[in-house]
Amino acid sequence: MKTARRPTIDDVARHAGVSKSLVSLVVRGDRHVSPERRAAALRAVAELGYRPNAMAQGLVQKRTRIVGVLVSDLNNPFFADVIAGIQARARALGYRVLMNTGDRIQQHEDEAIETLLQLRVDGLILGSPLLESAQVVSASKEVPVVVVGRPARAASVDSVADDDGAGALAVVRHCVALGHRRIAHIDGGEGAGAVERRRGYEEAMRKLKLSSEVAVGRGAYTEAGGYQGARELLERRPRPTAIFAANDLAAIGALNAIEEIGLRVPQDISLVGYDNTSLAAMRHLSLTTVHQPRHDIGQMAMDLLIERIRGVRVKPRRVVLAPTLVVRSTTAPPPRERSTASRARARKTAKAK
Amino acid sequence: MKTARRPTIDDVARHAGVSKSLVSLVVRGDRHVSPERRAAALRAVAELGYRPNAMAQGLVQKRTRIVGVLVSDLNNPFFADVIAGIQARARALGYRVLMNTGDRIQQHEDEAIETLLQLRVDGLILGSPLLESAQVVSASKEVPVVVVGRPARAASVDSVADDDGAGALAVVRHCVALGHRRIAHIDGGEGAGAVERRRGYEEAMRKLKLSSEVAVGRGAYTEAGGYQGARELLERRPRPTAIFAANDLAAIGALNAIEEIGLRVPQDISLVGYDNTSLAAMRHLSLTTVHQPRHDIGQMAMDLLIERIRGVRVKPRRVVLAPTLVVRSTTAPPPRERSTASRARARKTAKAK
DNA sequence: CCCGGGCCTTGGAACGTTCCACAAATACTA
DNA sequence: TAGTATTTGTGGAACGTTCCAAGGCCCGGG
Repeated sequence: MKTARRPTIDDVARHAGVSKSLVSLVVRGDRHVSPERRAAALRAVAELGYRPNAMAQGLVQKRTRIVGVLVSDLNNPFFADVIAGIQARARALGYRVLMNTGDRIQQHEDEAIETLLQLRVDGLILGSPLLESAQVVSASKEVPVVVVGRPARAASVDSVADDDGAGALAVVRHCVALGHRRIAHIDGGEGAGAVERRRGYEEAMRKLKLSSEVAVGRGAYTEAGGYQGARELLERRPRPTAIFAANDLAAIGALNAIEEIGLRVPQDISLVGYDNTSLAAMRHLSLTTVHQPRHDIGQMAMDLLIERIRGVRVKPRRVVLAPTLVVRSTTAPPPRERSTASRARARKTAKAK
Repeated sequence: MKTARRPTIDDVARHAGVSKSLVSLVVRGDRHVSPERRAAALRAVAELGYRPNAMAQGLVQKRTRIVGVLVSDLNNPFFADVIAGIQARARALGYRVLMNTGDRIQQHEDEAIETLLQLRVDGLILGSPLLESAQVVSASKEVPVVVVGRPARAASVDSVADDDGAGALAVVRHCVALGHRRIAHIDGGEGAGAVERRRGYEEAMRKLKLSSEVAVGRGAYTEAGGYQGARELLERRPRPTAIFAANDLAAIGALNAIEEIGLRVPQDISLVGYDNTSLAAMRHLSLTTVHQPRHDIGQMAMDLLIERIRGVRVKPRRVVLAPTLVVRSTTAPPPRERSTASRARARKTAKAK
């Protein structure tokens, strides 16, 4: 017994006693087909277990109805919702989604994109790519590209991101309102949108007359990155009383570093994240953070992509969504200042009790 | 100016002044090509920005060197490492990985698999699918399939999973050693491996002579599921003193429910998860859990798949990896028993101080 | 000088679809 | 009734590759 070859449209046609063109029409749901032949074709399809070959279709149609999605880091729950948004919209529009990840390694991201391009996907959505702008532009020569998570720099690329400057400003304002002055930042390193968040932080500090207090620890959009950045900041004297991490993952890493040296959040030090991922919402953590409308971001990205694919728009669009501060339990007024004077005062009041 | 058509191998051949067959050989790295022609071909490739069309290749070669990976839930960090393992192995073997998610919806999983099959991937890895076994089997008629996260039931399907029975037993043993008797379980609902973990729990309880204390709350492999299951269990009187959740995500949900009613972990109630995800390791949470060698699981899945793809094996294999208990800070001895007698005793000792 | 056998190189036949132009059949109009 | 739309159905040419068989060339041996 020779292994049964996969049935082709020709097999179906022969089995149903019609032409392959007719089968093709039926399979694609064309309505100009008589009921009898349609039924015959469908029966043959079912009996043989026919499954159209997407490669052959794509080859002749010169499009695949597939959009490729690159995710920089699967560990970051931020993307789960963005992808859900993409999928929802894609489904409604009759597109399929195929994903890929670069594992936070530039070369891998590059290869991932190459794979997608060789497959001739109709469009590409890049989720917070670490990739150089040049590579993104080169991909956009082949196919429409939308970047998520940071503003695109090139004219051929659209982007959807939140307003990192506004988000950072809201964070700093919140800390200042609580009485903080030494508000430090752990940046996102090479990560998408990291420079925007960092600049937003610096500008906010300047705007609030705290330029002299600016302190940035080098980090990354990961737990390990946040831990590193926090270690760096916690060594400073005087120590910052509030830390604003570039994303939730980094905030968790920072929390580890803070607890490690025996400080408490928020009594000793306040902590703020960014993204409002499911992690931040955990009651046990209850992290003050900045919310991004992740699902909407995904939908919007897909919408922009479709506009480009359909060719109804050629001008670049940078969609910027408004972030909102979500105050939870990791921010509080700073501990009382430990100047010699205040320390003396503190001792006095303690005795008075 | 008409939009430049993507260059094909014919364009390259013409530009380089050689045959398309020659270009094909060069691009694929065949060594029986003279240096001059190779150089000419490569230069033409670079100058035109030629990128082979994977669909055309796949069509004629009858294979794609792509493996499809279905992930049941992108929110679960468990998969990130498994996928990293798959990718690492795939890269070494010259395969590409394309992913898809079903968002924990059976129909979507089905469609995701269909997409992959129509693309004619060379193999399929299903990460904890919610799908019926029948659907999995039907996919395995087309292409080699490896299931990750639960033992496969069909002979045509391989699987890689940890020994859920052993994991559950370790958890129950640990709790009993701490002095617990009322050890409850939040199950994983329809999730992959959920029945195994539940059965493992029940058997362990029986083995340790605690059959009468068996209590199972209905949950799911999600935070929400864990929350629900915990609510159900916490209403019982007497209340369980330890809760074993089907995975870390569910444990976090359970933690929310526990804290909500003002109980402390581990003083009032012990909590154990499963999977040892990055969440569990967070210093702030420090969840006692069961570790699975996720990266190895991914690698092994890829290895099994390749064996099938290459046809060097036709017998099914169920790989079972040993899980290990990771004791952290969410488990402790149960609070002293609040029988009337003991309560009186407690009051006395308190006065004596 | 001819022959056999490596090496390179090549044209054309696949691969499994859809598209297109046209044919056939049927319905409508004058 | 003839002529004209309209609706169905069809064969064959793409699509961009790789594979295969075969051809040309050069070398060494008889």
